[in-house]
Amino acid sequence: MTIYDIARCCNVSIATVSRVLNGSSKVSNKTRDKVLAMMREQNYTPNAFARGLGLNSMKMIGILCTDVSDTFFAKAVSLVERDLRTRGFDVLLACTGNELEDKKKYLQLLLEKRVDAIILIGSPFSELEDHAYIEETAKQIPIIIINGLVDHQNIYCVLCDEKKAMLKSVELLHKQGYDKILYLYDALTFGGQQKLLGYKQGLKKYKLPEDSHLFYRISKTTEAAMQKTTELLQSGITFSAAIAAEDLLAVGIQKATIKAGLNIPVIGFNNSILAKCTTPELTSVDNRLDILCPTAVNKLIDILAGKKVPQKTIISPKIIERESFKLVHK
Amino acid sequence: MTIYDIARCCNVSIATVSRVLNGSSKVSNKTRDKVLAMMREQNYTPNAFARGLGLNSMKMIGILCTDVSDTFFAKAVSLVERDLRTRGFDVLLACTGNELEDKKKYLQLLLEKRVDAIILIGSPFSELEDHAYIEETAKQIPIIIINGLVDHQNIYCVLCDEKKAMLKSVELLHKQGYDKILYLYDALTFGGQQKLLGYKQGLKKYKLPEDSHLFYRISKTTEAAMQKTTELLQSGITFSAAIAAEDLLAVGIQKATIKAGLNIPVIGFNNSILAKCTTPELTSVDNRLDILCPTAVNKLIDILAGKKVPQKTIISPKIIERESFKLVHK
DNA sequence: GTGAAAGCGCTAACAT
DNA sequence: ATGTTAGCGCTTTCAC
Repeated sequence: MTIYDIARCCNVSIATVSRVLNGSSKVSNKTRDKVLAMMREQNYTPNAFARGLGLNSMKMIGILCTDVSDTFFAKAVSLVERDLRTRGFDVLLACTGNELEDKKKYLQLLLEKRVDAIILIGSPFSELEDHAYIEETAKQIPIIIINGLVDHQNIYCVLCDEKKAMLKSVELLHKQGYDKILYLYDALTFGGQQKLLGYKQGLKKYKLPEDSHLFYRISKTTEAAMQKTTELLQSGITFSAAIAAEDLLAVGIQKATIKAGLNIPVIGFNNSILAKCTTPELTSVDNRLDILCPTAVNKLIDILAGKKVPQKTIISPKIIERESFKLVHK
Repeated sequence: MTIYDIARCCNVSIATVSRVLNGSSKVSNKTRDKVLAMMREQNYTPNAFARGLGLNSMKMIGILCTDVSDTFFAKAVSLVERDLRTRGFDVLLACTGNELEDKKKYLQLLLEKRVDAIILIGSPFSELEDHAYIEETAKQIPIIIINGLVDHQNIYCVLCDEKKAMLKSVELLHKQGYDKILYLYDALTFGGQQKLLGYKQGLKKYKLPEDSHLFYRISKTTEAAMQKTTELLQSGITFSAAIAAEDLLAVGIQKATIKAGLNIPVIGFNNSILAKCTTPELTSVDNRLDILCPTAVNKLIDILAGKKVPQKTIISPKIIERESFKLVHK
């Protein structure tokens, strides 16, 4: 069933059918109704490929993320997808994992599908070592990075000030009298570096010593965080509070300290559902996906409409205080 | 840059270029090398729309799920996406929410993009009230349902026996001497009904009374589960163990019982990351997404290859016992 | 092994 | 307001 069939059945030309399809005003109501009725009757669906071929767009946006099963990325994908859909775009999703070669390959695959733009989710896509492949892609279509930063023509970034978030976290703890703060993190992506920097700046600001026995890079699992925390406690290293670069890690720290009979405040990151599953519930930094995502989509729509938009937008984080923190101070 | 350009540069016809593109054997090595070199030199990328128009396929699979930010659905999408990609398919993702009208609309949207097939994730897509729209779609392209059941031509289901899972859960508790088992659930989708049925069958099998004060439908949040549990305890309703239709709910039950100073075993469902965030960690039913998803993709590939495959595949669940259960019996 | 040409279903410029 | 026609970039049949 094509516009030719519809046209023939209605005794009109394909141009008229096409006009009806595209809501052109240059069609008489009578004709329009006739065509519309026939389309419905014949259960006609326009061929998106043909349309895409002519317009050089299928109104699809590519989304790249390292792993949708991660709660943070999943939430971002969810928010972005919903928003894009209301704007009439479909979403082509590609999950890359952490290998650079795969990131390159999947970006290329999206490009081959002729998406209108690409949204990169998370700082794994702005590793300092190599984002040349992203810049290369940006020569062809606009790229939006959510929570990552690559300064380049046709690349637009919407991110949360994670450095500030960490500085604020240290501040929060310091003001309550905690001065030996454990910090566990998992990655040194752009965001990971910002967080670590924020932690260190926080220490410096409040004249707390930067003790290398108090910050560690571990793998991104609750188990690793538990193990590291337990190991530290057993080796006699003490701390009065803890911050983690991920809720997942914060959970592990808390589990370990509780098991050791301690009751210390733990601050997580991402304000994910995990933070509300522990007892006591975890205080956590909310990096405002609820704002980042719509902002990114808005920006994208403007870009595609040919408008000029700022290349970088920075959002302030928000610390959500929960039991893990409050209880201690009751 | 099109095959015309490449053809001209190489002094060959577009047919030859096309053959090279498609790996036809009817091209001399010399010509092939020349063309390949030119493609690389010109940084040529085939136009997927034109290709799709001719072949009536862009090698895209539509995935419909109610909500990717749900950990369970996210994991399913993640597994399916990765698997499809290795088979050379791209994934068009649509999240519908729970409204029937939206489910219909988004299914239609995927259809308009001319996907090769559609995978529905989760039992929200096999509600008994209305899956006519799915059957209608199946007239056009094959549909795979992961963890849902619609018995119809061109619809293929891969699911976990959740009824059995619940029966086994009751059994597990009963064998340890627990006979007043609270059951909280959130939805009466196909899966939700199976689980409830399994719970009741379990009770019956072990001659436990089916007490309407012990099973409730609540909304799908940890808070709701906490609140309901607390409310029950306060109103004097007692139970010696609990099962939830979702880890999210199990977490809430456990938080409430711990707060009330109780130590009762709680069994969750989905074996999600949440089950490992609580202290003690939750025993949970694993409904084998790790098996369901690859099975679904395999089946899909076979269907698209014109092979005959069984319409229904059922996988056995697995109960993962953790502290919440073991501790009590130490 | 290679080329010519028809066709895939649509949009849009141009003509009426 | 409606029709004619030329692309869009590829695949594929049929000749050679």
